[in-house]
Amino acid sequence: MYIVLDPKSSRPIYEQIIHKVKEQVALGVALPGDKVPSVREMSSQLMVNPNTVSRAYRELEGMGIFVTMRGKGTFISDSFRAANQEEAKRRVQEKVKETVLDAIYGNVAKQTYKQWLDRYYKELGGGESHED
Amino acid sequence: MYIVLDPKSSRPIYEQIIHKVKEQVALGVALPGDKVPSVREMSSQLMVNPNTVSRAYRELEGMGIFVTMRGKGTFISDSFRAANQEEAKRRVQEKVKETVLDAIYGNVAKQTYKQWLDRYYKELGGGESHED
Amino acid sequence: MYIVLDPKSSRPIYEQIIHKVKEQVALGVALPGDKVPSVREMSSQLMVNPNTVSRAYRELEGMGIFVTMRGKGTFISDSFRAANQEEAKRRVQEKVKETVLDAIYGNVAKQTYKQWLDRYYKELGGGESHED
Amino acid sequence: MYIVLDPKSSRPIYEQIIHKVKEQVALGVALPGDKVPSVREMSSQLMVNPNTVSRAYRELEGMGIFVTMRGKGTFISDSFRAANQEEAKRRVQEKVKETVLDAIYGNVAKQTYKQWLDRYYKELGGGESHED
DNA sequence: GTGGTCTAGACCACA
DNA sequence: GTGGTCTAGACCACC
Repeated sequence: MYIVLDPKSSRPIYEQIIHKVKEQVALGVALPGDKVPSVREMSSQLMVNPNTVSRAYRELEGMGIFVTMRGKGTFISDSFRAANQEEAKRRVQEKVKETVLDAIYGNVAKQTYKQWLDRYYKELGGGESHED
Repeated sequence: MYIVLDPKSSRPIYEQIIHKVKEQVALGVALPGDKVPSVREMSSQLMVNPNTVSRAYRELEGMGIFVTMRGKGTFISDSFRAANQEEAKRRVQEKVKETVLDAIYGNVAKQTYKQWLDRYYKELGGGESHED
Repeated sequence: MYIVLDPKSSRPIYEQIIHKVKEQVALGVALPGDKVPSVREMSSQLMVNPNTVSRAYRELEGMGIFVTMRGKGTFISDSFRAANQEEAKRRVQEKVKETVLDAIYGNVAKQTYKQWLDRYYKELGGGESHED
Repeated sequence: MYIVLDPKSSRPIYEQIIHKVKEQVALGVALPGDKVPSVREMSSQLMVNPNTVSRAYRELEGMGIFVTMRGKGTFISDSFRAANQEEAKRRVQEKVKETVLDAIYGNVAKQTYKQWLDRYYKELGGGESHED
């Protein structure tokens, strides 16, 4: 798995890692069961402290995206945990509201927004999303 | 202008203020030309450090949403700055992508997302947004 | 809030802190809304690295037991998050099974176990537990 | 003796083995005097490093559950060691306290807990436990 | 003052 | 080899 960070971003490195990993998994670049680079590998690849990578991995495990097997390594989970979904949905909704606000100030028409939406859902979603 | 903050949010207070102000303006609650409470007023209203309000106002002025007239006070601008619009658009697009990613992990269907979109555009935007 | 660690325990320090805090809250020694010692205070009190305390606090926040307000401090949450309860219950059940196994090997009679149970529920529960 | 491990568990494999063996013995599936698979057999059966099995066996012997006879093999002991029983009891009590704490946070009522208790004592212990 | 992030480097448990 | 834990010390954002 190859990841590129944006050193200029004010966003914490561990969050960038989390985000990029989620992206790779959503895109299907990284598949369930795949081995993930070890903390050390990733940290030297990204020129970042192992602790930083470790934290990102720990949180990804907490999200049910990673599974780690002590002494063996870390892997992409083969089943996302469904827990906390309500909470997650609420947060998404908040974020959508926020984004719309920004879109209005950025003079982005609803139509344009919807085009982006279609594009990204297609790119990232792979049709797997099926609501309860 | 009345604003309510969420003291528990991890989001910085000054950002919350910015967000709420933008919301009020988008909703049409605060109209162009309207006088905005002074930093002191606002800070005592919100029980918040004046520095915090001051910073929010400064950034809002930078965005072209506030205009300050020395000795008179701060007002809602009657024309948003068009500058940096490309940049703003790009950021919005990034944010949309991010939100879609979260939506996928939160099991939010595209259709649901679009419903929210329609709702919020209606609530917040009116029909004023017309792209260049 | 006073906490005592067991330096001999093999259990990670951050877990010990989490456990002790949960205990204090359950006992009603620490009440919702109470300010918690700052990371620095706690770390010097316990003679432990601030990062270690920080991690414990972060996880406690994740569990919905702590609420932190940037620049102000950390506080006992006034409402525990109900999310993930099913998952939590399942883990408790596993743990009960395990404990019973240990009890059998430790020659602890069921009756004795139940006495302990009554005692600890009384000590720790405060009668607040009411199942859905 | 057939054992199934959970490779995803964060629990060390050697502990899982210990736990499963104790369970089998408590359930009466493995009886005193029974021969236990050799370290090699077990390790190939579980697809696990022999060192890992070896460690589990060593600890089980330390607990007085296994007895090894040089050149003959390893067997289920016909008498559990009574030594350190006070110590064992104390640890069980600690664990019960801990479990109650988790139960409270997981919103598990005392009644529910007792039901589980009855079930597991019945499943695992039979009526063999008779306190000193 | 507060908590959040990151680095550098160490030691340990596990496989 | 892997990940987990901890320390020491630094800088930053927020209030």
